[in-house]
Amino acid sequence: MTAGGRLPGAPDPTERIVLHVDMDCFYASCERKREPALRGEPVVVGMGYEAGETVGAVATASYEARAHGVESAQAISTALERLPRRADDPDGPSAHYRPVDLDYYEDVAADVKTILHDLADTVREVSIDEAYLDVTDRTAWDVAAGFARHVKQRIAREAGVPASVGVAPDMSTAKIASDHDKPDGLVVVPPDEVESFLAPIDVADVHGVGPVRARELREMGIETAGDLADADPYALIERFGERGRDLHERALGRDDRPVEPRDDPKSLSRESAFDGPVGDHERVREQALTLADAVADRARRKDALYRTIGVKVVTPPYDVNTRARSLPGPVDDPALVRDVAADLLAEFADASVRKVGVRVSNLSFAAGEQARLGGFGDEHAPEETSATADGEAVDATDATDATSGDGQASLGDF
DNA sequence: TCTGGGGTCCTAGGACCC
DNA sequence: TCTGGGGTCCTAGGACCC
Repeated sequence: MTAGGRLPGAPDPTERIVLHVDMDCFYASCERKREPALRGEPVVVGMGYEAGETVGAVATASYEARAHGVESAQAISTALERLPRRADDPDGPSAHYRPVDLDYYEDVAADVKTILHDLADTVREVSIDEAYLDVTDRTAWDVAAGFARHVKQRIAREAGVPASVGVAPDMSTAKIASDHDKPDGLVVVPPDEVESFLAPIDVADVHGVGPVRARELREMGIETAGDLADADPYALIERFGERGRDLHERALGRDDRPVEPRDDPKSLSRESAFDGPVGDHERVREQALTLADAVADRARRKDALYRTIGVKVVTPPYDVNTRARSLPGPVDDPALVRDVAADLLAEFADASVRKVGVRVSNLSFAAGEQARLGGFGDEHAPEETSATADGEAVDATDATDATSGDGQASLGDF
């Protein structure tokens, strides 16, 4: 769609240079920055893990540890079977285990992001260890490799951690490029090489293709991005909806999404898993109330008002149930988060629960209106609140009443 | 990979409105 | 009493991402 009618050699005004930066095993790299003796050694960073214990899951493993079968999201106990602690087995293959220290990683990430914002006009931060840069106005295709090398070197020198970089005319291809030669990768895919670069890529490596769609695509005889590009778009849309169209476009290297900074968050949540299924509803409820407090606190620190409160209940084998209730207007009301969460949870009083979560959504960040909207009214003037709510819209006081109807003491808070 | 935590977007059905 | 078409909002679930 971009080539028609252009003079040979004339720059295409719609052609962009997108750079994707992906930090290599970021948490493990941060641990190595802090503790240089870990360099070159297998490193496993565990969440929910504490020194000397066997609980928790692998957050990040260094490439040396991955070579021994240690993977992200694996139970620490499994990782320990494949790669014992260095202290436990000084002779055989072993690894250094460290608990997640997110505060430290965020400090390092902030240094990286400062460099990225210095190198590009537009940066989209995807996660703590990943970002897209639109560098169209900062470089050109014939020198893009040098620019990318400069990005990597600045990050290594000034933030002290390694990164892989991909450069391409669109976000999707840049992402695949950064992943193509990890770790410490640098892959540039200029416009005239996009098609040949993507053709042999495994379809599962296309952004937006997870285990489910990968299986379905293979059933359709689509194994590579090239197959996906050649597929009938209508067949893809029929099977996958609008996502099918996106996948087809991405496989063709036609990903029009502009590199834009992230918006405000759309939801905030906290969840936690139990060691095993829990049948004691009171225990589940207590956990949910703790999570409700944490979520409400997070929303308040971010100056976020919420209009919907929800819970998530995971029951064996792995059934995810969600329930949510919307309020007539945005609030900042921790007690209400607790009450609504407990009320929504009551439906699962007889269930065995593996994991429970609390979420607030429908967020607004009109910080100036917070005092007015959240500070008065709903607790002390229920009729008024109901009256302003549209039609049958659920209102906040109903939620509280329902909870009290179950015999809980929460109404007393009001 | 029998499954950790925090997110996003899409879809589908129902209620409700004009 | 049965019935059009279009739109919005809400809830629940699913797939995916890091």
